[in-house]
Amino acid sequence: MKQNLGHFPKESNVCNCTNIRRASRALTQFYDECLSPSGLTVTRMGMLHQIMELKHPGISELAAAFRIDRTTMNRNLKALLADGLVILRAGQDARKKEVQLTELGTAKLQQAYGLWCQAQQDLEDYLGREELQQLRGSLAKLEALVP
Amino acid sequence: MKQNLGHFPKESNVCNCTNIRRASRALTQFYDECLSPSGLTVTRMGMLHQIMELKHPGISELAAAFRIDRTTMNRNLKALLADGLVILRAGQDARKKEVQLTELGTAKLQQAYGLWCQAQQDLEDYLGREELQQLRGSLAKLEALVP
DNA sequence: CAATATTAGGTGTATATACACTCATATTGT
DNA sequence: ACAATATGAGTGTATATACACCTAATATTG
Repeated sequence: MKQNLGHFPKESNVCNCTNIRRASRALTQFYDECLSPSGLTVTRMGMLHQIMELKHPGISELAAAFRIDRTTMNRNLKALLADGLVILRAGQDARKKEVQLTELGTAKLQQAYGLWCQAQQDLEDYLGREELQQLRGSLAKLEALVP
Repeated sequence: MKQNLGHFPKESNVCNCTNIRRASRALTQFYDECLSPSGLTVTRMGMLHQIMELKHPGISELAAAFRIDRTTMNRNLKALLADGLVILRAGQDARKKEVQLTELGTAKLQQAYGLWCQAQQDLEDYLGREELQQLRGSLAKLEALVP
């Protein structure tokens, strides 16, 4: 029975999950490359941007915005803390730690923003406006697969 | 100048890279959940599948198939080795280590295959055949962004 | 108001990923 | 034939990610 596997698909690119993971790695590398003059990666810039938008989010609140685990956000924040891009302040609720941008974090975000805009534009030029919109719609549906 | 950031986009879901990363996490969780009765994750099943297809690939060859770094594949293989799903054999070229499925690895792959088929079908039902094909096309283009 | 449940956060451990560097073994050019 | 270069693999370090388990503070409720 060991070699009775002839019904497995022959091509390697059939798994939708493998494909999106591969594309995700590629796009991450593309964006990181575009942002590299700022010293930020796309995950770090994304975190800084969310912190700015949400004003003084708690760690869990910030994690929810990215749909990542709370403990992942906790650890990702440590690098931003170490680099002086954010600070943590105790909220009125003594359990909560509010995340805030420092001046340096704000400056870095601003610096990265222009590069990010170009990356977004480059991607739109590459895929075409139509196809990019379609892709974004499909990605949103995939996100909804998890509660 | 510190607060001169009013031109930043207000919504959080504008970054295409953040979006694909989020979707990739979600789909990975979906597939892993589907495959969980087999004890394999989608990355592990993917590796086993590729090892089967490529016959006796070297580590770098296997990594190239996933477009991941060679050293990443090296480390991911260690878990499969530890679980007895694969073995490494020296090739004729003494530098090369050929990866082979064990009987246990083959059996696990076979067990996971049915669950994976169902996941693929569920996703197609969820997105629709048309949209899934479009998505796969776009993902392939994104992969091509890196050399 | 005391007991309990919920919420916010932190740590240990594990997987997935990449880069810089190293080592050993081919292959090749002169 | 031998030096220079290619190639295949391994390690150290770092980021990104999640789950199980823990602590502390607040909220709820009998």
